Amino acid sequence: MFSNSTKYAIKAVLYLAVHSSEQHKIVINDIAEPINVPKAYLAKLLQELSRQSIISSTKGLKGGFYLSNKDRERNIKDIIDVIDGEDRLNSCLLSLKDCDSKNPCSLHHLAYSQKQIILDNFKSKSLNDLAMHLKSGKSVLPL
Amino acid sequence: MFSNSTKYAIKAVLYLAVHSSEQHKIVINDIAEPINVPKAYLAKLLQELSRQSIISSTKGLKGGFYLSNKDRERNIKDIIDVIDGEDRLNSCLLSLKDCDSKNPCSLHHLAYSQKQIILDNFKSKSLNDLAMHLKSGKSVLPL
DNA sequence: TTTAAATTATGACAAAAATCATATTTAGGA
DNA sequence: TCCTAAATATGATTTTTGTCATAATTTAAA
Repeated sequence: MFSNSTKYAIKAVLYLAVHSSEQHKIVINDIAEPINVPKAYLAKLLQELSRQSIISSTKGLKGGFYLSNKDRERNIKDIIDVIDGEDRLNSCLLSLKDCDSKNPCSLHHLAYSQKQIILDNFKSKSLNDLAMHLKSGKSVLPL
Repeated sequence: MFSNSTKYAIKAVLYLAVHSSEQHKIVINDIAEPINVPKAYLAKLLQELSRQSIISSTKGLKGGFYLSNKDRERNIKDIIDVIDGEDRLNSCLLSLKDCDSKNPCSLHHLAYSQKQIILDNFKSKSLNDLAMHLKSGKSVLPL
């Protein structure tokens, strides 16, 4: 479904959503280790997310990555779009150029409407919502 | 969602489901061209499907690939499992080792039940069903 | 039994995704 | 102002996926 890169990115951003703040920035090492992702590679991904203003960062002493209050209003789909690109989730299962309900491929009616629901769900919860859910113990973020 | 390999394989098998029979085997060239997939690569994929007895083939003069009546009772998930492996579809969205409804990751409740429905749909329709649907013009198999 | 037409097996090659390494830039604190 | 700790930029390397080429094997028909 997602590339490894996107999985890594989502885990890292959720980690930041729970543990970071403007006042408490987190260094790449301290993100990579708990979520079990190669540090140098994660650094690249977070740099890209930062450039696309999905997350925030500051260089230098006392610097690190964090989510601003604005960042916390983003959702999972924003992360996916930046790392995997919008096409990956939006395209037809068989990558047919013009597959739609008027002209459906053989798999269209087996998956389309469920896929739309999933997409809507990805858009409907903010990172803040997900962080609160995690903090309340209703979901987990381990290996 | 799927690898290119799986997309190619599904398109090819659907093509065989519509156009081939025990009496009418189809040569690799005549499958690859209409579905627009690199011929040599498709050959490898079909060989694998043949080895796993998802499709049938005979060598030599008058040979080619085809679906037996038995083959036609297979479903889309059988193809996916052979080419992409079962894990790709079954694993947690974030690839967490033990994510389930008791111990859900942050995305679990956003996608799990819809994903199950899609999986069930992939299993519930036989290749024959899909071929009939295609033949009736209710779905299409172009580029 | 020979020949031609097909799959099958094998491996080389290319492109993309993932990983690792390092030099540069930036910001805070002494 | 200078030093140190951090992100950033860049690119090299490795692994995986996708692609191409070809020799070996098998089968049907002449």
